[in-house]
Amino acid sequence: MNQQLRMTKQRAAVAGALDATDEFRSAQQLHELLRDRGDAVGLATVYRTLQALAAGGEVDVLRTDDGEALYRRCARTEHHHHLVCRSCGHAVEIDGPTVESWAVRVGASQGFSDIEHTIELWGTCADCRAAAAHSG
Amino acid sequence: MNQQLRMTKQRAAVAGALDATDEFRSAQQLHELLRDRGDAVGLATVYRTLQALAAGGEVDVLRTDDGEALYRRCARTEHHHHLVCRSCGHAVEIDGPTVESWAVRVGASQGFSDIEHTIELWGTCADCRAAAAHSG
DNA sequence: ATGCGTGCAAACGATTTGCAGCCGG
DNA sequence: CCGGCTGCAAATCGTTTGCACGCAT
Repeated sequence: MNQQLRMTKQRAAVAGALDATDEFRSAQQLHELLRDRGDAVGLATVYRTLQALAAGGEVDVLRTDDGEALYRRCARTEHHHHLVCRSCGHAVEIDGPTVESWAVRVGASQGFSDIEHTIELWGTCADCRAAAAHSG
Repeated sequence: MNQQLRMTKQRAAVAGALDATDEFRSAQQLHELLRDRGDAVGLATVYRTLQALAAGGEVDVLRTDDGEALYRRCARTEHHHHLVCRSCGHAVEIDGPTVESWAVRVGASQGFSDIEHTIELWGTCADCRAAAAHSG
């Protein structure tokens, strides 16, 4: 009752680009990626498609420190968090049952309800660390 | 060696507005607040001041889901997180030693280094819950 | 055929920046 | 007096939206 989306080649292209990597990418990056690849898609369409996918829980979204949105197709749909490489976007899905309960507990103890949490880990992945070592 | 900031009345106004509340506020909100209060300050100056304060660790910054930056003067300078009311911005400073170590551990186990984490809890504070109950 | 989907360009909202004048030290 | 600070408006930047046309169903 929701998947009334038409399968157009641009949607397929965006989905394909997302499926092809496990790294978080911005709408603009995906747009360029598709252009370079030959599957040019309008930037607006990329945004609209990502928006739809995100709404349907098909992709995960997170914000950079400077407010840019990054998207990634995740293996699982259930609640989880990410460990993201701040230089290449490479991400690993993680979950922390301990943290989950901690969040709820802390919230309740302060009289808050409807607790939700934003938990993302940022770091430098092994590959980028190695690359940095070589160049620097 | 860093506090080379001149004490102007606009800086005092912004700092004052921040000191007056324990709620996270956007630059625009602070700007309006000051205008209404009579201490009109240019929006650009508000941004510049907040930027300076944030850089100096004087205020904490966090981003809304839609990318807007919120500022708040916190009691402590050390690393900590927040439990923020999503409707009024009221915030409580929290820390979770367990979470801290968990973050580092998870990061390391995946080969990542320089681990940093973003952890914010969102909820509805008691006051807003009561207010909502009355109106709804 | 029908209307959802697309591209393009204009519109937007948050934040930044260039510049001429102001004022704190 | 002097250089940092301010205000204003123009400029950025990421993202959204209006509109006329195209294509999937």
